[in-house]
Amino acid sequence: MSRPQKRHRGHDDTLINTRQALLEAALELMSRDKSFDGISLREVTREVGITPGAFYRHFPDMNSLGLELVTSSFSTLRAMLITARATSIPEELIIRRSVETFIIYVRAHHRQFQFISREAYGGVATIRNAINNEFKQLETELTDDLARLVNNNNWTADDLQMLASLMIGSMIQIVSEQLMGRPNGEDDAALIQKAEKQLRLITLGANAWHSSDFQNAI
Amino acid sequence: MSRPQKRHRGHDDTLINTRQALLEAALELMSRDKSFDGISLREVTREVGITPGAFYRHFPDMNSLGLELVTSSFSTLRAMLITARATSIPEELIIRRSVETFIIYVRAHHRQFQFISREAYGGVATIRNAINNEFKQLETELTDDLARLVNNNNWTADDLQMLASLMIGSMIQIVSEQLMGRPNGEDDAALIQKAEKQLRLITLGANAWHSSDFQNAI
DNA sequence: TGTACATCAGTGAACGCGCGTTCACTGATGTAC
DNA sequence: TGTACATCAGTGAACGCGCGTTCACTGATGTAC
Repeated sequence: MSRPQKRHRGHDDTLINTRQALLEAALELMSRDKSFDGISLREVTREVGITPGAFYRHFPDMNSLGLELVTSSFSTLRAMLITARATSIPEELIIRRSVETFIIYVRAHHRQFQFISREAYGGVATIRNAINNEFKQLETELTDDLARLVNNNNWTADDLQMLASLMIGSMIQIVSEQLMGRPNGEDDAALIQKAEKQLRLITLGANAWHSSDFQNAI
Repeated sequence: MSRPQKRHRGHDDTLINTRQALLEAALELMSRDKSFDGISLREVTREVGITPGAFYRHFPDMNSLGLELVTSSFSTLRAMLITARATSIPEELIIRRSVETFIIYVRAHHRQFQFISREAYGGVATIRNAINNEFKQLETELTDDLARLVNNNNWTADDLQMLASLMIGSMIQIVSEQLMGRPNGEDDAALIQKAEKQLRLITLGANAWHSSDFQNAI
C-alpha cells in the first residue's frame, strides 16, 4: 500500500533487518500475555508492518521462528555462565558471581526469558524439547564444574547430576516466578538475595552429603 | 441431528454429566500438545459431542472453565499433603511420605498436572495467577509445618519461607519435567528417588543453616 | 393415576471475522559489461 | 560512467476454513394438581 520501504541488504548490518524484527515482534506479542501457540503469523507481520505473505521470505513457518528464539536466547547465557564460574576460584564467590550473572542476564533479556519459561512446559512439542535440551546442556556443564569442586569420594556421578539439576531448577523457578509477576523487575535486590540463599542452602546440604550414606538410609 | 440424548438431572449423579465432560475434554485436548489458549471452544464441544452453542449452558466462556480446572486440580492434593505430613512424626519419614503422596497423586491425576505445569507460567494471566495463588497456599502450609520441626533460634520467618519455596519448587520442577517427557510415567522409581534425594539434600542444608550466619556472610 | 405446564440442556443455522497459504506482480538494489 | 540484467523482499488480492457468539427452536424430564 504505502510502505514499499525496502530493508537493507545483508552485508549492511547497521540498518533495520526484517528477520530480526519478526523475532522481536513475536517476543513482544508474547510478553503481552499470550502463549507461543496463541499468537498468529498475521499478528507478527502486522506488528512489524509487513504483509502476511512476506513472512515466508524469512521463515518457512511460525514453528521455525520459535525454534530460533530458543537457541538465540540460550547462546549468550551459556557463555556468560561458563566464564562467571571459570574466573572466580574461591567457592564462596562462585555462587555469588553465578547468581549475579544469571540475574543480570535475565533482567537484560527479560522478554526472551519470559518466552523460555512460558514455553519450557508449553504446548508446542518441538519448542518444548528444544528448550529442555538447552537446560540439559546447562546441567551437564555445571555437573562437570561441580565434579572439580567437590570431594569425589562422597559423590557418585548420578548424585552430582542430581545436584546440578537442583541448582539450575531452583534458579529457573525463581526467575520464572519473578518474570511473570512484575515484568519490569524492580524488586531485583530481594530476588538476588532469595536466589543466593537457596543456592547457599543447597551447598550447605552438598557439603554434608555422602552418596553412600543416602543409599543405605533408603 | 441424531443425538438428542439428554444428560441426566442434578440429583442423579451416577450418570453422565456434561459439565464434567467439558472439563475432561479440555484436559484431554491439552495433553495432546496444546496450550490452554491454543484450544478452542468448538474443539472442546466437538470432543464431548455437543453443539458449540450448548457450551454456554455450563460456562460463560473458556476462561471460566480453565479456572475451574485449576481449583479442582489442587483441592484434593492439598488435603492429601497435609495429612501425609500430620500422620508421620519422625522427621525422616515425613520427607518420604510427602514425596510418595505427591508422586502418587500426580501419577493418578497426570492430565491435571500437565495442565498445571503447562499453564503455571503460560499465556493466560487469570489462570496463571490462580495457579500461583495455589502454589503460595501450599508454601504457606509447609512453612507452618516447618516452623514446628526446626530449631527456631536459627531461623527467621523469611528464611523458613525461602526453604518451603525451595522444597515445593524442586518438586514441581521434577514433576513437570517427567510429565512432559513421557506422559505414561513408567519410570516412576527413578523419579521418586531423585525427588527424595533432592529433598534429603535440602534438609541436610537446612540442618546446617543459621539465618544469622548468612546475613553476616553477605 | 393422568394431565397440563415449567424448566432447561441441546439443536442447527446463521453472522462476521481473522486465520494460513498461494500467487503473479513490483520496484529497489547490486553486479557485469 | 552508463546500461542491461538478475535478485529478491515486499505487495495486495484471493481462497477456503474454523472460530466465538446469537437465536428461535425442540423435546425430554420433573412437578403441581
